[in-house]
Parts: sequence; structure tokens; C-alpha cells
Amino acid sequence: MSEINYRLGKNQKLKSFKVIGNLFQGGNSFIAYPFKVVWLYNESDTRFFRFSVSVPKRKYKRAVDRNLIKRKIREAYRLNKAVLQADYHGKLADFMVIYIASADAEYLVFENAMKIALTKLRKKITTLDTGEEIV
RNA sequence: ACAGCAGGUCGUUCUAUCGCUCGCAAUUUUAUUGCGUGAGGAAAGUCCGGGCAACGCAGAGCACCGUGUUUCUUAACCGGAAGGUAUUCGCGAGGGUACAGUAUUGCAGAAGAAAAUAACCGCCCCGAAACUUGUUUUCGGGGUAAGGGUGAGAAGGCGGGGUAAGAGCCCACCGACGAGCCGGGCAACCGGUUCGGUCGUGCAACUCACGGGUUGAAAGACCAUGUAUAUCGGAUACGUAGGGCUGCUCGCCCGAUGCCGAGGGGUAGGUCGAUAGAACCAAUUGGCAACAAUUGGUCCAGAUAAAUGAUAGAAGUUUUGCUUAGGCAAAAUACAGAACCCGGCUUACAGACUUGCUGUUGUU
RNA sequence: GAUACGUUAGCUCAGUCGGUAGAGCAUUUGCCUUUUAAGCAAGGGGUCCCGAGUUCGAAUCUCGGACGUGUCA
Repeated sequence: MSEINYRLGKNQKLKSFKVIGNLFQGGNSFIAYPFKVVWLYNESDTRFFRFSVSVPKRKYKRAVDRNLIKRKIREAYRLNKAVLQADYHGKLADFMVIYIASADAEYLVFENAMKIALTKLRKKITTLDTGEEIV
């Protein structure tokens, strides 16, 4: 996976009800404002990081607002996957990004925040995963 | 020209780069490439009505809930259209609201004499007593709805006759109600006319007519997984315990899969349902209209932790400011995101176009 | 997606088969006390979530809207 592509297909999305349930029950989490990231090592043999977005209905009543925020977050991840994935050979993980700020923002804010969140996630994954070596 | 009323239509566009859903095809092999495709008038609120599905249903009565002017429309409706009556807002074009019945029973706070077989004050008559001896006062009996600080509502209105004083007590006119006749209208109803003194209001209960089985796609079907109302022991004993039929009663049906004790699981999802329909567009015909019929054409999202996007640039529209003008600058560019599907209703909405009509001002 | 309910004083709630809006706590003032607390007495404080309608009269009944809360795999 040396060549970077910006695709974000169905198989890179976290879709199973059960996996999400496990994620919230047994997953680790940290905050990289305005995001909260919940993650767990992926035990099955998928070939990708699996990713999902959530925006609380409590804070954004209208479906239009929620959709817009989710799309921006998804876009930010799609364009900055490299931060997490480039030259990474350790254990893969599933993670969910939850938007916890109470106001919408410009796309650039999302992009910068996403970079910070992904570097933080990468560090956490590699330090906890003692069995593998980092290049 | 400006202001407005009623109806209808639309509700941003283009380019570049990187992406997403679904379908088809190809390559190769479980990912990539190419082509096509992809939100609304309200997709919203979930307020009505259907389709569809499961379960239930011998039947009858009562209860409960909903609706309530007429005719039409529709698959159906608490929808829509055209009317009717009353009321209300507007100078007007027009808009809003209400509408089955009242035989019986009940309620109507406060205020007021009295809130429904009305005598507190007043007015009038009769009798008695008192003395201040008269158009007097007091007491008692009766008549009386013309007048009286109230009130949403006070026993049709107004004038005349009549009377002790009064009263539809009688009469004329007006209003309402009931009955009859004539004309118009499919009908609600409207207009005219004759007769009858028949003449207080509102809201409930109640009565009448019509409709209503329950639950909603998280319904449900199939596949996969699973020994899964598993299995063992005991008590009860035959239509018994109990259950079902929206609630109740009658009645009918089912009925050991129930009770007690011991004991033992699984949860991983997928496909269908689910997108060709009371569909949409155009024309013609019928109808005041809602709407219907016929002919021709079109295929128009189908996701499921849930696609329809992000970034950059340009254009359009509106408002404001500056400017003689051309133009320049700034700001704004709505409401809002399908989740089984239709028909309505309601609510939100920057703005644009269009048809008919009304008012004001000016010109001819 | 479906469905059930709530909104009344600063807070927690009564009042909902129509008729002057209440209780407890809090708050203000006075009394008591050396002072505070407690106690006693008096008072203030209301867009009854919003807008229409029915009615003589609406917190209550009807319709529409806003916000909030629960239940169902």
C-alpha cells in the first residue's frame, strides 16, 4: 500500500451493528477537539482500517446539518488517510469519530483537526501494540 | 405607475480537481477501469385517508371513538370543488369562522328584586287603624311586567286603542316561528302570498344518521445458525385450570404449549418485502369547478451506522452605498435531506415568473 | 421509523367534567435573640409554553405551532 489513493469505498466503512457495539463496550477513546475518537484493534482479516462517523442528534436537530457535518468529516478523512496509513504495517484497527463541538465550522478547521486526531491515533496504536515493530 | 386580492408555475447555473450509492459491461480476481444513474415542494410535522402485511373474526345487544348544511368529486378521507344560511374582517377584489335534532332532564358563578310556574322598589284597587283630617302615614289583602344602578341574556319591537293601573288584552306596521298554496332550484334554500297571537337565551347530558376489528415494514416471508415452547421429576385430572373473540353481557370457540421444582442455550447476519405506480407528461373531449374519459408518449433514487459530496474559480438574482451615466464596492442567496408506497391536510420558505380581478393617482 | 406523554411563582408540584390561580421550599420585611440558625407574623413575586377558535367567561374544552421526556429491535 505504498501508493496513496484517496478512495473511500464501502469496505473501508464500519457497518456492522455488532462491531460498533463492541467498540463502545471495550474500545479505547481519546479526545482531539472537536472530535472524540473511539477505537479498537481489528481482529478479523480485513485489509483496511475501518472508519465511521457520528454526529449526535441531541446537538443538531435538523438532518441537513448532521449530514453536512458528516460529509465534511468523511471528506477530511478521505484526503488525510495517509497520515494514518502511510508505511504502517502494524495491527489494523476500527475506529469511530464523534463530533462533539456544538457549532458547525469551515472545512479547513475539520481538516486540521483530523490531521491531529489521526497522528494521535497512530501513536496510540503503535505504542500499545507491543508485538510489532515500527519502521 | 403604485398598492393589493385570488389561483398557478419555478425555486440558482457553469467549469476544474478529488470522491460516494446503485445498475450494466470489461479486465482480472475480489479489487480496479469505463459508461450510465442519483432528493423535495414541502422529502418535514405524523394530523387524516388508503394500498400492503400479520393476527383475529358463528352471531347479537350495549358501551366506546370519530364525523355531522346541500349537491358533486374520489380507491378512500376529519380532503377537495361549487353552492346555501348566519356571523365577522376589509373602501374593494375577496378572506375567516360556524352549521343534524331539542321531546325530556340538568346547569347558568359574581352582580341583580328576579336567571325561568319573575312582584324587591314602584304603579293601581279594596279594607282596617292612627292622628297632624288629606292627593297623609302605617298595617293587611289583592291586581299589575309600563319604569328601575345589574347582566352575555330580563319574557318580540314600535305606535294607537283599552284600563283602577296594566298587559298581544285588541288593532296597524315590522321581525321571528309554525302551517298551507304558487314560482325558481337536483338539493340545502330563496322569492311571493294566505292563515294562526304561536313568540326568552346559551351550553351540556341525551336523541338521530353514517362510519370504525387490532397492530404497523422494527409488519411479515425465505435462507443461514441452533437439540432450542430442549430435557428430567412432581402435583392436578377431561372439556377441568386457563385462554381467545377491541371493553362488558349473552353466546361461541380453543384447551396442557398450563402450574411447581431442577436444569440448559443462542444472538452474525443475508435475501425478498422495496420501487411500473389510484405513476408522470402532452393533446382532445365532457364539466362553472374539483375531477373524469380517450389517445399518444416516457421510465423517473432505492440507500440500510444509511449514497447524492468537498475544495477552488466564474456567472446569475436581490438589497444597500457611491456615481451625471456607464459602472464600482459590500452584503445576502431561503426553507430544508428520501428510509415501504400513494392521496390529502398543516407548518417552514431568499426570491423569480405568470393569469384574472380590485382600489388610488395621472394622461387621452 | 412507529408510538405515548409533559410544559403553571426562582425550584418541586397541586388545580384540568369552564366561574377571583394555590401549596411547600426559596426570597423580602418585622418580632424573638448579644448575633446567627430555628420559631412566629406579614408581604412581594405569574405572558398558566406560543397563536387562533368555541363560550358571557378558558390554566381547564377544540385546532395549529414550539420545546422537552419516555417506550418499542
